[in-house]
Amino acid sequence: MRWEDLPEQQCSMARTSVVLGDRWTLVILSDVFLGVRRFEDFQRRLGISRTTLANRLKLLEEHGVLAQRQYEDRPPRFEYRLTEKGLGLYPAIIALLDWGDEHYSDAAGPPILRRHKTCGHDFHGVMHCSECGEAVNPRDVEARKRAPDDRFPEVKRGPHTYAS
Amino acid sequence: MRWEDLPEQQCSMARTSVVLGDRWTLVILSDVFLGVRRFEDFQRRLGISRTTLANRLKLLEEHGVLAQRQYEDRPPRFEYRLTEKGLGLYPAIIALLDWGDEHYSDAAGPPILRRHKTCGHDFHGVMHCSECGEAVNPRDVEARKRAPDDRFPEVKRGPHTYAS
DNA sequence: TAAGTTAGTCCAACATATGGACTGAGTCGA
DNA sequence: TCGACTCAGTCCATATGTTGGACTAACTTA
Repeated sequence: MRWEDLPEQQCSMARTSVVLGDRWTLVILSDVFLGVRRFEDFQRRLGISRTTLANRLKLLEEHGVLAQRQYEDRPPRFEYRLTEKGLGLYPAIIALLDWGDEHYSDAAGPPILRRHKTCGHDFHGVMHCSECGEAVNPRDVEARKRAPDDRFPEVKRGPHTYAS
Repeated sequence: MRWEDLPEQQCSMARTSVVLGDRWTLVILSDVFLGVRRFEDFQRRLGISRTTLANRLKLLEEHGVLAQRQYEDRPPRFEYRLTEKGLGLYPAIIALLDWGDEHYSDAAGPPILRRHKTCGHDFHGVMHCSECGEAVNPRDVEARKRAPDDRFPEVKRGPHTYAS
């Protein structure tokens, strides 16, 4: 299967990966959530090639994750801002940053700290169930297809557990 | 900057992207969380090229996200299982799947439903603060550098808000 | 004995990412 | 009004990554 055919798949992750699944997009987005909005700032901070940056920003705009907005008349200048759809990625960004903090920080700790203004503390994200409000453990989740179709051929395997 | 230099960056997302930031890895991982473990099953379900699949699985193993484990003696056969580090990606996977479900489902709804066995309901993830337990809104989060360094040049911008 | 299963590797063709130079509209200071 | 600077890109030849298809190799099953 070619990459271009992925969005036709039923799987939500396949569709999500079309937007986020490349080497730079997640890094760009985490910068956006830090408040970076301008082409030159992304380029300077990340060291990404200008061509690739332009392509990524265009893709994110086409997918409605970012929107361009004029911040200056003369000369006309535009910045990239998160849409509501883009804001919806915050839990994913937090989860990925927390994971990176946990597994790839040096001895001094994570390079960037996030403070929850509501309670005043530095925090990390904890994923909770929308229905009962409890923290979710992967072993307590059971996935099933909405309706039978032939997109997900059955898989041979034993009892379903997540890790050894 | 070349892709190979990213892990030397301080940013946790840069380091995370080295492992997850390509076209297939997130899709492979979401399959792993559905219980898929074998080379042939990944290949059949995803239609990914065998070369790329072998490369991705090797990378995930090198980074300690998956571990190979023998499930058959003769002929010797191995399957890929999540490590504890890999299990730690579950919140991110849930968040990305929920986002895909919300924005890319067809009229009939998301293709795969997840049930929280603890409470018995289909659910989506809600990101909560580890300190106060409240749900986290991106606008309530303030990021700051741990210590001053020159890796994150200052950025010109106005008051910090996340969206228009 | 022939066909099937599983987990790969190898290869040439194609697609994407790279840095560096360049464009173009405008500002700023002397 | 001149030269230097800012910002947001585009263009291009080279380098790297992805693709499908054929192939290997060890075993099992009919």
